[in-house]
Amino acid sequence: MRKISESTVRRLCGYLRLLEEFQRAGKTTVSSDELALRGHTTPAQVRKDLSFFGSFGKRGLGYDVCDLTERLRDIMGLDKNYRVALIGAGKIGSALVQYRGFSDRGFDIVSVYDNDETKVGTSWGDVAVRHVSALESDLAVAPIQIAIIATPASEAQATLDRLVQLGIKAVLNFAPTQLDHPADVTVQNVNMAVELETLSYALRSCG
Amino acid sequence: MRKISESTVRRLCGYLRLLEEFQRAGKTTVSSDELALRGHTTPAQVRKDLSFFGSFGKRGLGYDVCDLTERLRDIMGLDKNYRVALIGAGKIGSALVQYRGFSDRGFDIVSVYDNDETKVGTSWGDVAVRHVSALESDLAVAPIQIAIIATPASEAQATLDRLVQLGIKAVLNFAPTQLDHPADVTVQNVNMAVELETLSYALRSCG
DNA sequence: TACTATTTGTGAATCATTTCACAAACAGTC
DNA sequence: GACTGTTTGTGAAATGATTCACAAATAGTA
Ligand SMILES: NC(=O)c1ccc[n+]([C@@H]2O[C@H](COP(=O)([O-])OP(=O)(O)OC[C@H]3O[C@@H](n4cnc5c(N)ncnc54)[C@H](O)[C@@H]3O)[C@@H](O)[C@H]2O)c1
Ligand SMILES: NC(=O)c1ccc[n+]([C@@H]2O[C@H](COP(=O)([O-])OP(=O)(O)OC[C@H]3O[C@@H](n4cnc5c(N)ncnc54)[C@H](O)[C@@H]3O)[C@@H](O)[C@H]2O)c1
Repeated sequence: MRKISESTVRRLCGYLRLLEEFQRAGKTTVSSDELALRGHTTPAQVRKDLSFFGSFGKRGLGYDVCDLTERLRDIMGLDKNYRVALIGAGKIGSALVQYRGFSDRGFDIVSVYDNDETKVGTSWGDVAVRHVSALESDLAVAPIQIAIIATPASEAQATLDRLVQLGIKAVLNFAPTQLDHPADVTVQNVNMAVELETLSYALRSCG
Repeated sequence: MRKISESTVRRLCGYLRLLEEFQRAGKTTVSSDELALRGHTTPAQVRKDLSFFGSFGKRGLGYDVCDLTERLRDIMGLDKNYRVALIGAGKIGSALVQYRGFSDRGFDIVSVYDNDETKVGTSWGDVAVRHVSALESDLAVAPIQIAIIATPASEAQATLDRLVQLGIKAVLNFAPTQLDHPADVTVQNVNMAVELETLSYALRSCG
């Protein structure tokens, strides 16, 4: 299939969120116009984004909310649950494991790793922190699909290398550093410093 | 000045980070090739990005590390410090206030607000949590330039509206929802759910 | 000074994404 | 069933971003 741009994929997430909202509100159909308005984009963009995957609407009517929700979930691979491991039981890791929003969407943090002996064994929500040296043997028994790197930046590359070695293909990285990795591994960065600096750039003109 | 694309601005942040690394490593000059290699881009892209703002290099030699660092800081508006307010003293807010990475870069979280009476008055690092109703009067006395929204999604739009009313022009939003705002206000979203869903999409093919 | 080896800065060319515009499809109504 | 008012799906056009390719600039060397 044709390569889909990252911006399209990100917009699809947005449509899905809106559809869930519409569903909760009891709406049964929705038009590209409505999705565009609420999603900060244009009707043509909405239709083009969807058209890469098929034609899900009815001309003159719009899209069936439930049907399109299902289709999008399917397209995005959100019809299944993912087992996620968190590496780095620090401040940000703590917020992440306690957050219900991820498991609500099918991303279950099933294990937490750290290299600090004083943290190993302590209970974090449902799971006990394990020593990062157990990573290899643990994953052999109970595989995961996604890893979250929440270690200090200095440890991030080595951590990623280990994860790659273990065959992990999807990583969410919180360390503020650009990591090297093979092309078949997807690394998504959450870089809050960049977001703040983008704000700084935007404020230039405001005095 | 010509409109600079967001991707260019984000890459500039990356160059800046690399330059600081090079500086720590004692390097005095750097070429677009080196920046490209470490920054996961191309030499032509690096030069084009910089060329929007001027010509900072020396042909045959490359860029002076210190000079280019300074220029980029200036371009990005990072030569000054920013006063930042955090709205929502929850799990993610806790990680953010404790994080030194922001103040290191000139973003100082100078106040924390919540609407939960049991949290108001408790000490969070240097600052005491204040009731969100004090926002207006506080900012009249000690203005801030950037606000971080870390409230539940249901409260995010109303919170943003208040901030806009107060004249805030730059907001970092952690709530997983698309917020409406005037064109002269910049809102950067940190949406981890979208990043995870992008990973899910990438994993489609991997079985 | 002349020659070499680099590396920048930038128009032009290519590639990607967004927007436009309209025929085709459909529900509702008379 | 014909007519009306919508709204989709999609090529074509426009816009935007990246890559190419090369002249111009510079340091070093002899
Ligand atoms: N806290 C924030 O708000 C915030 C914001 C933006 C970015 N970040 C980034 O997120 C990362 C984590 O930040 P934090 O504030 O949670 O830091 P932290 O110091 O609180 O936590 C890091 C944890 O990683 C553990 N660790 C160190 N090396 C390890 C290794 N090799 N394997 C496994 N665990 C290891 C440490 O023991 C510690 O528990 C950092 O890269 C930081 O720059 C944090
Ligand atoms: N925790 C995470 O890892 C995480 C990850 C991704 C996104 N988020 C998002 O970040 C936001 C905060 O998440 P959290 O986990 O910290 O939640 P939380 O419930 O721990 O914290 C939210 C805080 O906001 C306060 N609050 C509620 N209404 C308020 C208002 N009107 N004004 C000021 N404060 C108000 C609450 O009292 C609470 O202290 C949410 O929108 C969440 O979806 C969190």
